[in-house]
Amino acid sequence: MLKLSTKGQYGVRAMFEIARGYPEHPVAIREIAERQDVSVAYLEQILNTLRKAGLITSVRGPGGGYLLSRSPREISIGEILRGLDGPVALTACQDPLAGCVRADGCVTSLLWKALGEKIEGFLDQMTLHDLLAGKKFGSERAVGA
Amino acid sequence: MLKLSTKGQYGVRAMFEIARGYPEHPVAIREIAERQDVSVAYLEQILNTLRKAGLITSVRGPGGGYLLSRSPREISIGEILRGLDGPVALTACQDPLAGCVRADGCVTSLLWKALGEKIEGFLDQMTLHDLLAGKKFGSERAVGA
DNA sequence: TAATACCTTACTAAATTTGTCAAGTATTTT
DNA sequence: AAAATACTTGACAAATTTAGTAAGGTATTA
Repeated sequence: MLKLSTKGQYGVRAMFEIARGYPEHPVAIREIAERQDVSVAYLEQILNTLRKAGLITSVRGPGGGYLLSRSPREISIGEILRGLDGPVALTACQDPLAGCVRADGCVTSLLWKALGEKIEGFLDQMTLHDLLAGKKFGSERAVGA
Repeated sequence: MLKLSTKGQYGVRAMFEIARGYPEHPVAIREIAERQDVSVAYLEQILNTLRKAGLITSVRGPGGGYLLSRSPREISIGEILRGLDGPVALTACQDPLAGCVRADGCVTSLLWKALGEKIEGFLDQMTLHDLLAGKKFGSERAVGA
């Protein structure tokens, strides 16, 4: 239940590698591929998306690679995942695109909305800096509502 | 990102309808299907799973239907979803079944673990009673870590 | 000018989801 | 008894999504 796509997972790990070169040293795609054990072809697709989302910039030619657009403290995990997989949308009703068709289905609507916001809130507070610092993420049980 | 299966969604809504008949009145599958606009055939599959999970019991014959095994306060949304879609498993590494193969992939391991626990904590605290009562679920942003 | 490295689009195989279908079995009312 | 109601089970299949691969192109620098 509630699986995270490999694309999203690889994306975060790739950003972690790029963050290690911040602020000056471009990280080559091949280096990321080797360190994180992901194919170059798949990474190209992922990094291209992240570049279009404005999270990284690229440097071409020999010695080139990818650079973070902003400091690691200013890039959240939520941004990375949203850039690759779109916003958290637990149900069709919560999807920003489609509107909720069912009126009485809304017994659960508020529940899913609350959960979605909880998740996004968590992801938006976690940054690449936290990952680099090896932060111990609190795993205390959330106090619901 | 992070979609909830329709099976899980329908399951919660079906349980909501069954909860309305608690503790005495069995709710027929056809009634649930009409009220929640889900096919009888698909509901049969879902309710059968929930019955095997011990959340509901069935009464056969005319006037029969489904009954909650426990009171609405004692059945959490988390139990329902786990019964239908298995536990929250954001990544393969978090899956109780497979072990984590990658050692250095664990830069993100703790992050996903913390998020998964946050989600489960939320779902386990929400009960059918909360749904019946039309509880206003707190949608305050979570304070990370 | 050759090597390095990013850029883009198209395609496809595998897995998962979302159901349908058909043929039961059990229970109660008439 | 028998007919109606309603749950039970397992097989199957269409549709969608995921998870990649492949191939060719463009930009930059030593």
